[in-house]
Amino acid sequence: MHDISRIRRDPNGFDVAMARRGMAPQSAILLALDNARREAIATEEASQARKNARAKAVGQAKARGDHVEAQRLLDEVGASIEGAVTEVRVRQETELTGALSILPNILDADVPEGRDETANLVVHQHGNPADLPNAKQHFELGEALGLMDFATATRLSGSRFVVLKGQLARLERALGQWMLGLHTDTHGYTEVNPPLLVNAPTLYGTGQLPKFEEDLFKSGDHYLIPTAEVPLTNLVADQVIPEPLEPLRFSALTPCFRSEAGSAGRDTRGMLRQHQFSKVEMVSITRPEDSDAEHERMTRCAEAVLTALGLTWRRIFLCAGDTGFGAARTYDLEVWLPGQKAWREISSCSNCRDFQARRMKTRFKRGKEMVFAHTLNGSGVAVGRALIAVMETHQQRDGTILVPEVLRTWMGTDKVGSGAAIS
RNA sequence: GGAUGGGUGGCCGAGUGGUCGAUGGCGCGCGCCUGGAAAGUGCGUAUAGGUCAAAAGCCUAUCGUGGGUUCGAAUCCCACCUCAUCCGCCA
Repeated sequence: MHDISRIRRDPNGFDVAMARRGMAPQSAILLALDNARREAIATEEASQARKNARAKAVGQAKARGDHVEAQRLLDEVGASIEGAVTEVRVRQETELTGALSILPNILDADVPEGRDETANLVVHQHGNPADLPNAKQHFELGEALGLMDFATATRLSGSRFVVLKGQLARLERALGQWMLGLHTDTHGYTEVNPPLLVNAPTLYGTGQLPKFEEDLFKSGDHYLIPTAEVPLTNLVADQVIPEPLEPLRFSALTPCFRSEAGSAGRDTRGMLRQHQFSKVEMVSITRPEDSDAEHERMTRCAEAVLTALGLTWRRIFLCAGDTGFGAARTYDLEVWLPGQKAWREISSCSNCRDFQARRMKTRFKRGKEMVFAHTLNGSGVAVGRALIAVMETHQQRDGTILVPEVLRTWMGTDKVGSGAAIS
C-alpha cells in the first residue's frame, strides 16, 4: 500500500516508479481522488463540529438548570442532521483506498530494467549444468519406479495433482522435515505451524487481495493459503511490536494451494506446477535499516539448502517486469534439471520493505515516532520442486535415485527404487 | 449448534444518556527529595485523519465491528465478530 501523502509530494516520481512496472501514469487520478476525499472530510468535519457545539450547549444549559434556554436550543436545532455528507466521505475514502490497493510496490533503484524474464540478471552460479546422457525427466523416473502416479491423481482430483507412494512419498516428507529443521536449528528461525485457511483481511495484508483473488481457492468465508508467507507475515498484523534489534524470523512447512488460473497449458507434464504442493517458507520482520542485510541472509539460507542437496543452482536478480506485486526486489533461485535440460525456479526471496506493513498496520515505536516495519519472505525451498531436482540430478543409469547424504537418516536408505523393476 | 456472561488506553480496571479520549492503579518518561538508592512526591504519558510551507495550535474520529434511536451514545436498541463457561456434537 502506498502513502498518499508521499504521492502528493512527488507525483512525478511515483509515475516514473510505476512506469518501470510497465504501467501508465497513476498520479493524476490518485490526486484527483485524494482531493475529492479531503474535500469530503472537511465538509463532514465542519458539519460534525456544528453538531457537537449544539449538543454541548444543550448539555451545559441543562447542567446549570436553565431548562428554558435548553428548550430554546432544542427548538432551534430542528432537522439539522446531515447524514449525506458522511456517505460522501466514506465513498471517497473507499475509492481512493481501492485505487491504491491494486498498485504494486515501488521497485528498488537497482532492480534491472526489463519487461519479462529475459531481462533477469544472473548474479551467481553454483556448479555447472550436468550433461547426463539419456537423462530422464522426473515423471519418467517416478512412473517407471511405480512411485509417482498422475493417472490416479487425475481420477481423484483432476489435473495438476499427483499421488506419491512408497519411497518417493517418504523422500518428499524427508525433504520438508530436513529443510525446516535446518532453518529452525541452525538458521535461527522460529518454527510455526500456522492455519492453512485464512480470512480475507489476512490476504489483503500480504497483497493477494483484492487483485489476485482468482489465483486462490476459496472455501466458505476462508481461503486456502497460496503460501505460508500469508499467515507467517500476518503474525504481526495490526500490532505495535517492540522494536526488534534482531529480525523476527519465522519458518513453516505447509501445503500451498494455487488455482493456477492464469497458467493453462503451462508445465502440464509432471509435478512442476501443481494445485497443491509443500513448501518451507521463511519470513522476517525487521527494522527498515536491517532489511537489506536480512534479504541477503535469507537468500543464503535458501541457497544452503540447495548446496547441501548437491544441486546445481544460480541466483537471479529479477528485472522490473518480472518482480512480484508486493516486492521491492526479488532474488529467485533456479535449479538445473538435467532431465528437462532447463533452469527452473525453486525459491523466491523478496524484500517487501514497508509495503505489506502498511497494509497490515505493523509498526513499532521509535522515540515519539511510529515506524512501519519491513517484511521479507522467501522459500526455503519449494519441496515438490526440490524433489524433482533431486530425482533428476541424482538419477542413476538403472533408473534409481541416489539419496543425498543429508537425507539418509530420514530415509533409512541411500537409494530410492533399489530392487524395483526398471523398464 | 444451544444457553449464559464478557470485550474500555501498553496492562489492570472504573464508568448505565450530557462539557468523557474517558476516574484510579500498574508500567514508562522527566523532575523533586537523598551522600546514593528504595520509599515518598510533582508533572507528563494513545492512534489515525484534516487544516498549515512547517511547527504550535485548532478541528474530526476511535471504549470489539457495523448499523439504529437521540439535540447529544462507552452508556439504550439491532446484527455480526470474538473470548470464557456449561450443554450437545465431533477427529
